[in-house]
Amino acid sequence: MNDSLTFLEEPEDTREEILKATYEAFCEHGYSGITIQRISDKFPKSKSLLYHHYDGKDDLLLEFLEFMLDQTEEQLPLQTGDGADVHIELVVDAMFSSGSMVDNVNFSRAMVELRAQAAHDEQYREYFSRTDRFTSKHVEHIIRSGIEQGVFQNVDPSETAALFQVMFVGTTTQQVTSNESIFEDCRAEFERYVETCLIDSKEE
Amino acid sequence: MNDSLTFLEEPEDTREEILKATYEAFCEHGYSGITIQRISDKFPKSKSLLYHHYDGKDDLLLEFLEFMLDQTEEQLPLQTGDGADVHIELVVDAMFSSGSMVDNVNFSRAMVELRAQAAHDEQYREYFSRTDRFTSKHVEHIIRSGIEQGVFQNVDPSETAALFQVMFVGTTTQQVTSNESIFEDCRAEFERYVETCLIDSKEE
DNA sequence: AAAAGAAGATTGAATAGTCAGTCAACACAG
DNA sequence: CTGTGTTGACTGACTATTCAATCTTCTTTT
Repeated sequence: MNDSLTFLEEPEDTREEILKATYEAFCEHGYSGITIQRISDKFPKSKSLLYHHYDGKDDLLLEFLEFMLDQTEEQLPLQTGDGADVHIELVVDAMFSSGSMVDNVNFSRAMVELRAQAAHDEQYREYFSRTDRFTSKHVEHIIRSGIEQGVFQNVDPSETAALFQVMFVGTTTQQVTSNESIFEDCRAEFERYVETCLIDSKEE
Repeated sequence: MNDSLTFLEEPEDTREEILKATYEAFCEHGYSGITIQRISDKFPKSKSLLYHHYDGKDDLLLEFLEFMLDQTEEQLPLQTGDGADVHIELVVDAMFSSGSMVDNVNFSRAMVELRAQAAHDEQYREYFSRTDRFTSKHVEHIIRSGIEQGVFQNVDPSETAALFQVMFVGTTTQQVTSNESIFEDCRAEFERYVETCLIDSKEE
């Protein structure tokens, strides 16, 4: 199992080293098993040093969350030279490629556990709200483009983006919290939805 | 805020009293804030009594999970006298009525937090797998009926059920972990999907 | 029907362990 | 010699769990 986030292969300063260690501890123990001790086990320097670079556990975890959400946003497929229909297919790919967005399932696990905290932590909820809005708007924009380009039907971009957003969360969560591999079936049906309800099969 | 599960309004024995207290502690503190102390704060008898009725914290939480999953399964809309198209609409209702399935959002919060544990706990994952399979098969059966009745298109029941399952997880999670109220938009689009991709608009 | 007893329910106090966070001291670069 | 990064030992609060002792309820014996 590869616990390393490619982006953190070579952390540049101590703060990044600490974030990397936090990620590794997350992968191994999960949110409920995270302790300062275990984070410091994953990084070569001393435990007390964490308190020199961060105000405390809460501060560190919040910065870690911020970092993870940044990664999430960066993994969204950027505009290609091609049309919106190609672009949206990339998004669907990202949604179903090994969980969601990132090549290893560890990232998804961490995100699911972090997101669950948002149920009782207002600050976490605000962070996730921000990223959710970002991805929604991103998809919304693709759809708007597609309609203008004439490759999509005249759907409500906001509503369609909302469905995409929920599917993102749903697939990620489902994949790491259940052994049933509904995944391929779900993908097939979602592709059918995109073909039928979104793509404009023009017969000029 | 109403922390009580209707089913536990009047717990019959001490074990149920403890489960009720666990639910209340869950609502107030969330999974990561659950302690034996806080559970016992929510119930009138002594803390040590917990250990008389359960082997320990893990045992208690596992039984609590089992109880919550039972509730989840019981909230699935049963077959009505009407056709599958009416039946599936009830399922969609359940999916979008105040989170999912149960009338208060507390239940959803608890479920989301419990489910997140499944990312690192094999036993939790097995429990959720079982319930996920149950709901999937339930939806699959409705769809199969609908096809036979001629009210649904000739879709793949397994694939469609898979999408429903992921939507269930997605809506529940999204609602309690984000302030963005994507909810109504998502519902509108999902209804559109059902109308377009599932219902057979017969024009005999 | 009264005394004795068994079984389970309940309690308060005690124990052992873990956790986040602190602090005084050390290293060493400028 | 001053400031920044670093360390290991320490602490106090909190945690799960145990245990001996009591209380309650029902059963059995006389």
